[in-house]
Amino acid sequence: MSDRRSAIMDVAERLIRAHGYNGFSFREIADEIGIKSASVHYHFPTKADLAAAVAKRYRERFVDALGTAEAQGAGKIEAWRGLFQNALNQDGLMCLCGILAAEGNSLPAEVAKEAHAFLKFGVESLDEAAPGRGLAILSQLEGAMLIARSAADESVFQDATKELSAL
Amino acid sequence: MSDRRSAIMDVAERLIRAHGYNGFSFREIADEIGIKSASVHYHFPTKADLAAAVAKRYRERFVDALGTAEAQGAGKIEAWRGLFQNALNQDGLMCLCGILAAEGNSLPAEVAKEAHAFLKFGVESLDEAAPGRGLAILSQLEGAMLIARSAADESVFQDATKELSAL
DNA sequence: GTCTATAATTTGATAGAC
DNA sequence: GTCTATCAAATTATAGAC
Repeated sequence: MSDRRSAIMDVAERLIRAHGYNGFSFREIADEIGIKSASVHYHFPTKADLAAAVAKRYRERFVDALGTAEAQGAGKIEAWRGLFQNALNQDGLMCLCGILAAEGNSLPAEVAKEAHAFLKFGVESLDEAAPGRGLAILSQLEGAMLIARSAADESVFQDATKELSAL
Repeated sequence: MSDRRSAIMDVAERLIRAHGYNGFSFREIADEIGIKSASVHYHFPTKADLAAAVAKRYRERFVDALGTAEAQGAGKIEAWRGLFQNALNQDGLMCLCGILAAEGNSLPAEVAKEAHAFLKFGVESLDEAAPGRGLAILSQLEGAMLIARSAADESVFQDATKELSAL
């Protein structure tokens, strides 16, 4: 993948996680990189194409990051918690697929599909650590991100999920 | 409050809960009611005014609905859970302030403030039923709504929150 | 209170030159 | 691959008639 293409995805990912699918534009991305919006369309014909590609990459990267955290000795739940905590602390960003899921049926089908695939993976992943509780744990993690962003207080996510450390 | 004003708020609330703040327009509301968008501006000068008013009313109504459920014998946690479950089942709608919180810092300050006030109320309310666990429980409820919408399966919210019944 | 009309801006997207 | 130029549509919002 070209540098330019991945640079576009980087900016798109950050903007979606900050404002949602309906809260970013091709021009915003182009301006930030220093190109024209027509050039963004060369790499991604439509907005749905771009968002779906970003969501797919987000899931793949998340899988890798989980693997790294686990290889370093973290439990699965702590790995998930740590990745979300870092995103919030560093840039105040939601889980990409959490905010996409919240925007619900206003999304193009291909984007909704990728968001759903991530959440399905999340449930299965957390079920490995806590059989039958993956869905409940992912719910708590996603909801905690959402509330933490509203509070704009770094300790909120930690407080909201601290009981998960015991699992 | 006039009928027209509340009718506008009704449509706005449904649209925000379905698509988010950045996913609805004055024209959409006007078309649905059968008036012109300029008339919507008569009642609410700006989009931020409208969304903030809707969020304030949402919280007031939620307080009332909780009181009703509790008067009918429901525990506080079951009351919250039931209200969210009903919204999902009937119209596939998110918690208004959950989706607003997810959209984060792209919102006008007055709208973000109302969303935050609702979530703060939620934590305090749930803390009464489970001291020290209100934030964790609200997180789980909000996250479960978000995941349930992505799954488009009515049983997901129930599964994701079933353990809360025991509290 | 609602309308017509319109302004000013933004948006997603395309055609075609280079 | 990126640009200029442009389009058609949508958006928030206002002025002023009725």
